[in-house]
Amino acid sequence: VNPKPDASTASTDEGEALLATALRQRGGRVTPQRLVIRRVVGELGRHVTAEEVHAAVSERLPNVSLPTVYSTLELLEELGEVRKVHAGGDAVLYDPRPDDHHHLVCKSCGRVEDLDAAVDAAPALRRARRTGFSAERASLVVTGLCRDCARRKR
Amino acid sequence: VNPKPDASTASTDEGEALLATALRQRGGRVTPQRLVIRRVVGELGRHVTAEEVHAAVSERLPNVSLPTVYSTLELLEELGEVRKVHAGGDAVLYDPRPDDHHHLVCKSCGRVEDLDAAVDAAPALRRARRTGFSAERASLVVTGLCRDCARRKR
DNA sequence: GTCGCTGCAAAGTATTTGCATAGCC
DNA sequence: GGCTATGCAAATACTTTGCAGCGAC
Repeated sequence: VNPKPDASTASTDEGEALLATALRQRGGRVTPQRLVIRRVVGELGRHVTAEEVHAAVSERLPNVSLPTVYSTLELLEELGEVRKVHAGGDAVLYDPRPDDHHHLVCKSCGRVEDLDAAVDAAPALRRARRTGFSAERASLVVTGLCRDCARRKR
Repeated sequence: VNPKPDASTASTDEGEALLATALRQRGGRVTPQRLVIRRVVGELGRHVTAEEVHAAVSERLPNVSLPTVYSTLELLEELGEVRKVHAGGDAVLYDPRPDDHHHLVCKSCGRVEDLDAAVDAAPALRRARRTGFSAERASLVVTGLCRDCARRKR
């Protein structure tokens, strides 16, 4: 279990083939838009807005509409290739890392950063399951001030 | 540290006096709207939308506008009396429990429930601080299917 | 050849903003 | 009495929806 998969891995033809297979299994179509969107999200790195994805995709494949970007991102999330992250309240971001990891959210500027740290969520998950909740993932959200905002406030 | 404060405590005159003091310290005004909104949030119990707060407040104090509800909730969050919770993507909810606790979010119906479980976030917080992030709070978000949705999907 | 995905445009909705007024301090 | 918060209304912006045509299978 690699905590920090290489971005290049996530956007290779290999990953593309996996997506194609997954789509076909669902009875879905393998379209250029979907392939490009997936690849772009992986290459952009981290925490992109739908708008950013749209801009980046448009450079490679013109005439891709924003609604298509939204629906494809939603699809990728269902397939587990992307995670939706709800930031401080303003933006909804998409995170290309499908592995479980945590987030730092700045309550001042809304920035979201990754936090690689081990957190033992097992007791919480057990407890959740005992209440009848089918827990799948657990991620920690740490709120506070990012380095820049902390300096500015002082 | 009481993990589950009595709701009545949170909405007594005592709490009201604390809010009044905090407001005055900030150079703010103690208005009936603010007092009623705070009280209503405490009494409603859990995870209310701004709209719900507005409806409940309106029963006691007519002509309270939705913008006032929003700004007051924001204010209460800054004062630490309420916590903003970002649910599955659709709704923004306000949680009257200011103590640190965790949430179960159903990715199907968007319901949010409290999860009382101890999670050791200390390593994550240490790590965050080492990167220059001024961490204040950490809360775990567990995603999955709530009891009802899990049953329905089967 | 069929059926799903895309693109375009338009709608829907939650939240924010501006300004005059009322009311707390 | 000064200054802040409120109320009202309108605006903003993000996201979703409907429908016709194209294209994957």
